Amino acid sequence: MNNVNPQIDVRLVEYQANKLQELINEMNNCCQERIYLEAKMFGLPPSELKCLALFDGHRYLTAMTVAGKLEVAKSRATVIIDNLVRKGLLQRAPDPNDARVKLVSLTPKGQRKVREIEEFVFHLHSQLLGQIEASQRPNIISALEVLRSAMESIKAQLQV
Amino acid sequence: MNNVNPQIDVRLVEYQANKLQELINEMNNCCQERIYLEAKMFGLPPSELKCLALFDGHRYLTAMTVAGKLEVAKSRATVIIDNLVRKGLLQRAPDPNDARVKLVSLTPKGQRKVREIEEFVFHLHSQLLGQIEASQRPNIISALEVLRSAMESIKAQLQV
DNA sequence: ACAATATAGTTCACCGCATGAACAATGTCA
DNA sequence: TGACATTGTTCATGCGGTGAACTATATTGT
Repeated sequence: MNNVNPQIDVRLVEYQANKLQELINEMNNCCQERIYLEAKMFGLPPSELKCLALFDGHRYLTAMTVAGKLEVAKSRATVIIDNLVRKGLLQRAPDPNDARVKLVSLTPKGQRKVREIEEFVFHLHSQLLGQIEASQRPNIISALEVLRSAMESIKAQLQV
Repeated sequence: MNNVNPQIDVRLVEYQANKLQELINEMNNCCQERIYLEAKMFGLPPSELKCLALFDGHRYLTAMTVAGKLEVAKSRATVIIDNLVRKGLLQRAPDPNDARVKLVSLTPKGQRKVREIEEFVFHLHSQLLGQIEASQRPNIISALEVLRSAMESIKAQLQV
């Protein structure tokens, strides 16, 4: 009669699973909203913003690399790059080592834009931190790290 | 000379903001992947899955309500409902109180599908919890709650 | 009571995002 | 050297989504 009541355990896990789902969904919704806010602020659709961000730390990228990192078809990468070239943010140059390849890079205007976007995003996350007690921040971050790891584990299992 | 070094503070916030951004992005990516996995598993696009979920706890919904909750145009709601009606998961009936209105509800097949989807999602989140030490779970959940609240605050400020 | 206005749902034309196939130019391999 | 692979582009197509126009119906104001 000294057994811990397993019914309470099941109920607790049930509550926690539902709570977790709710919280993850809500945070995901916030992220989606942020993405659209950025698109509006910078006058660029999400795909183009995402593309620009790829050049951070890279002098050149190829269309193939862009397609791979954005997880889109080659032809889609062409369209996105075309649009950004038209807007003066990216430029194309031939690759001296392989005549099939085009090297894509940020224009000076594109570099300024990327910096602007990064500063906005950084500022946003700083503000987010500002809403949290300084003493709590390490805990929040490590909690997210645990959750991120847990997600990666489940993801790996689901792909068997 | 006993001042706390403010440079360390700035560096810390910078590190934490960047870390936070990275973690949130990664979790968001995981969520997007989960959405596509579900679409594949249940053979329904995300919009239709999301529409089905709206009926949880509701005997009827109108197309207007569906459009509002999904945050899409009326015409888009019509298309989504049409597709689900065609698949035998939703049905339409006239509203006895207002001849303009169609009452949309789950078919028995739709109910089973919704239950199936909910069970899968619940199972997924339970597994996620299973990757976390039981003693840590309340902490993870409250950390997410703090973060969720912080996000809502920033969101409210950005909409002024 | 009736005309003006609002509402619900549908239809339709259109746009943006994304795919895959086909292609030409170029590179690699047998 | 020919067969095969790769890169980037073009093009046709499909899906998700919008807004306008429309019909039927409800509501409001005179």
